[in-house]
Amino acid sequence: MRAIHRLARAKFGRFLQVAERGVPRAVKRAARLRSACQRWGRQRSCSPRMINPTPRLRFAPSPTGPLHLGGARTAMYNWAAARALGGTFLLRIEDTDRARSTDASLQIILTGLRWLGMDWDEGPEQGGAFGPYSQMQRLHLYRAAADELLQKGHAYLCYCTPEEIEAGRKVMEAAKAGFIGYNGRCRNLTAHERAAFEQRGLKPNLRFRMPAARVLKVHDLVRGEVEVNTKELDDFVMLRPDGVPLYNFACVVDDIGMKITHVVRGEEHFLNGIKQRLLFEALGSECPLYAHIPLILNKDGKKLSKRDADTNMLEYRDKGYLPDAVFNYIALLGWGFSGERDLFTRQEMVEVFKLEHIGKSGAKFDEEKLRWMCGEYLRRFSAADCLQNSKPWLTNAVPQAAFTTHPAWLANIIACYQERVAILSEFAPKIGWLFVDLPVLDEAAQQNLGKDQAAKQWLLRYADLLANSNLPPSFPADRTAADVAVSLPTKKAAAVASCAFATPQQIEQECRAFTEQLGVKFGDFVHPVRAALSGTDKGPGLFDIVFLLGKDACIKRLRAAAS
RNA sequence: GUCCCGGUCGUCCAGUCCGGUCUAGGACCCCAGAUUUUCAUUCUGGUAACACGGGUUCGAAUCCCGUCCGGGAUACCA
Repeated sequence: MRAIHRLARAKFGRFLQVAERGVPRAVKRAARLRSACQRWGRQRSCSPRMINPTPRLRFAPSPTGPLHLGGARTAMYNWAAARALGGTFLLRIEDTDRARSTDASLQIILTGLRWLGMDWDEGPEQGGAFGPYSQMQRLHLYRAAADELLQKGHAYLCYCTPEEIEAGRKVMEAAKAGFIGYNGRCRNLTAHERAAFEQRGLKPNLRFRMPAARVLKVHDLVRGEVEVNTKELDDFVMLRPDGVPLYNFACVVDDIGMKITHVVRGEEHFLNGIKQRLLFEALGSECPLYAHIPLILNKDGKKLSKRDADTNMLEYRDKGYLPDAVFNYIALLGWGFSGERDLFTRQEMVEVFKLEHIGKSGAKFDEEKLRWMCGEYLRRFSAADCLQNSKPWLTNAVPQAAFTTHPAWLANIIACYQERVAILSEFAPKIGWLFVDLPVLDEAAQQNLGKDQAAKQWLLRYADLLANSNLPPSFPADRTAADVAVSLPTKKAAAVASCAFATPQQIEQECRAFTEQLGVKFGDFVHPVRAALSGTDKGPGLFDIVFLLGKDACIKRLRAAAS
């Protein structure tokens, strides 16, 4: 008692000290950061021992549709955990739903995973020591396990028809039973009864014999300790009459066969995890560590479904999102690199990733933040890389030949827009004005052109000035010397490049001198000129525009706009 | 219906396990300012949250209970 008192006083005293000092905010923040760092290496709670010395994780998609956001994230967490633990990451195709599985879906899933930058050590197509990796090629394994369970009494044959099962369920519902499931009619069939069913030509399912009212205390890497009573579970079907297994059974047989140590999957599988634990036990194997991660929600807070737009990963690719950004963004849906940082590489993620740090609550997908993130990554590209990456989206805006004849010029154009777009497909509509004969003036441009009565005169005078200047030639003439010498966009502090042609800085100097001579305010002059040259009021600095457009095009546009 | 899980700015992520350094932090969005020839970038600043109610405690975002709300599961889908 006395000790408790002393402890309380000590703690209270510490509080007073702190309060008196009036700790400044910066100090508090530093302390917070420090403690966050210290906590980093620590696990949220003790995890049970691992069952296998080599971590082996799998992503097990069913090829019944495209790779969607949730699946991609599940794959990613499995991948990251495997890499973080120095283990193996493998792919297993759960294609036992023969009505819906297609090879096309499988290809889309594999393409999506590769696009996001995930690699796997074993899987379909490339094989591995634990194959085959498609469940339909493993039927003999399920058969063998089924026989074992049947023999041990953990499973039984069920001759109920779907109609009978449905009827049984209706009865339970009517009786307002708390739990609704299979009623266990075939649980204890005699050999005689079975023979009678067989004689009627009925083909049996194999069902698991669920232990009655047993309380399981399980540990989930994400959820922690959870208790589940088996009376919430029914005798689920393991094997169809034709020998094709159902999810839970196939999953367990394969997780055993493939020596899986950690299972990361959506929380819709939590109860399946319980069934699977029982199955592991019945088969005399230890079960892997489970991590059931919360779902990704749509804007309405519901489970992301196929009906929600753009759940297909490849649509993001096709829209011009960068894989690094999508990877980075998805990782953040349920997991944080740290409280202070949003941007990280795959490698950085692997260095700190822990399954125990995955959050428990569902996350809504926010396309705006993804867009922002994509812009962050896009701005980090060199102009040449950016050009290379955006090429597929440029084909309608840029003449094909230009890619080989004017790479430096195109790179300069792209560079001018790199900080003005976020996704690759956004370049094309913005750079079109450079490739037309004369630009179409939008509303803002027309306004800027008409604002001052004298503007058209300025344009003509400026055209004359440019005619006598040393501007680079206009596309399609060769202007490599200019574009190689000058890297756009022009930054204020940048040194003036040495170039055989006028650089944007020189063009600006001449222009400022010109407006002074003209007696026009620089700002007033710039807007109509920009409108005449580019057809819009937005875009790169005016002198980058003049430089990119080149001599003839500038003159032509200025005179056209003046008439 | 029954079972499980969750609830911190509009959104995502920290902080919760182990109560005081939280006057609750970072990011997106939004707003304002700075820079500037426009837009954008960049920089500075701002708005904005511990679902609610009890309890425990000197002290609760943090521990306990209840309520409400949300999500998931309850297939011869995975």
